[in-house]
Amino acid sequence: MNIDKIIDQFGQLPEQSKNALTASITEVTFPKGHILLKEGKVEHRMYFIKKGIVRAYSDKASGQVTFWFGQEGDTVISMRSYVANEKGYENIELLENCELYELETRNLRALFNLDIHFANWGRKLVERELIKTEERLISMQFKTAVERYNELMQTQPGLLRRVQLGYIASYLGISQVSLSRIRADLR
Amino acid sequence: MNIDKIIDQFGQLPEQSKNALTASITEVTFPKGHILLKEGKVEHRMYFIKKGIVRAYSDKASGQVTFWFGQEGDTVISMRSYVANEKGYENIELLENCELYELETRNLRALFNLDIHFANWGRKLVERELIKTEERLISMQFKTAVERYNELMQTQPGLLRRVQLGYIASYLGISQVSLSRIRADLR
DNA sequence: TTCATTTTTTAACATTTGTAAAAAATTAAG
DNA sequence: CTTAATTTTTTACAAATGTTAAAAAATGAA
Repeated sequence: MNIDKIIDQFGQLPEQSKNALTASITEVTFPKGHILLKEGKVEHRMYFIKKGIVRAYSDKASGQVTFWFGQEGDTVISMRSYVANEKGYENIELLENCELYELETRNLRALFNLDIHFANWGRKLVERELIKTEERLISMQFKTAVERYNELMQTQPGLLRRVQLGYIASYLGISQVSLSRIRADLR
Repeated sequence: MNIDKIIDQFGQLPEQSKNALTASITEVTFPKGHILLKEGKVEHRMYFIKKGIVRAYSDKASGQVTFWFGQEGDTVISMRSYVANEKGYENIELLENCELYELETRNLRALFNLDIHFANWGRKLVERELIKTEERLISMQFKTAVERYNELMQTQPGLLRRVQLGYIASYLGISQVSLSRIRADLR
């Protein structure tokens, strides 16, 4: 997904504003397995995914907990680092070789204070993230594991093909054994 | 909590901007039990809580699921209505007689497009909400019910005193019986 | 293709959590 | 104060989920 399309997701920006933004974005690539952002660090970079798929996970005593997947067009950012300037929860691991658009968050902040179009664009970006996070929370609290799995199959069939089931199980909040049982029952 | 303090939570606004905002805010009161926002409706009003406590819940086949509590200083808004113009998930019920600051979201939108200070203020408001929602999600996915209950006791002891345990149990994602068991074990 | 590695499924058993109903405690109203 | 209504806890049993280990299946590299 190219950078113009990604930017336009959060509302049209005037030509000039858009140029100011793209000027501070660089394209980077990293191999599968690379860790883009690290848990416990205050991160100062954010990314948009041009191509590839990534996961966010935290290391717990009980093992790794996967809590987010990002795909083409998605925004990769430690909101806790960016908003509160505090250590982030997430390791972001690339599950495929990825092409990314990289941006320093301080450049973003600077633009917010200079340009009202930008401030509103940034507002919409965060609003979209909030809606998605809210949907996740609602899904976790209202639905059974079976319902969450079915929902995922319908809304994100590509995810099931691209990501191994251990990560999916963790994302759904159940053990891999439980997920296997659910899949067996659906046959 | 007065309106100035509430507004200041999301960054200082110039005198003039602040006046424009307060001009479109009215103070209202409603009795305990009143439903402020309704599930399945696109809502056009938002509120800040001056005094009192409220809960957000959804009606499910299995009963009501409580997924949020709001207290003094908190923002009450259907993000889905406001951001996506779609039907909201939540009923907002007042758990005490409440004093609220009411605002039409279209007035907010108008200010965002006129005033960069406002656009950034609104951005910060949403950022704060996002951080809180993210924390909730992380808590639901990473922690056991016992840990979530202890966390709630430490960070929100007032909530335990003001809200009945059935709602707390639902909020924690467990049955009331389970919560009783947890409380019994801690004695 | 073959072998080694990784991933997924299955099995057996333990633990947790839910459901329904009753008892106890608390709160509200007259 | 007394009674009724609501809320919380307890009990007994059923259902769901986790853990560990092993087997089966799938994937990938030589």
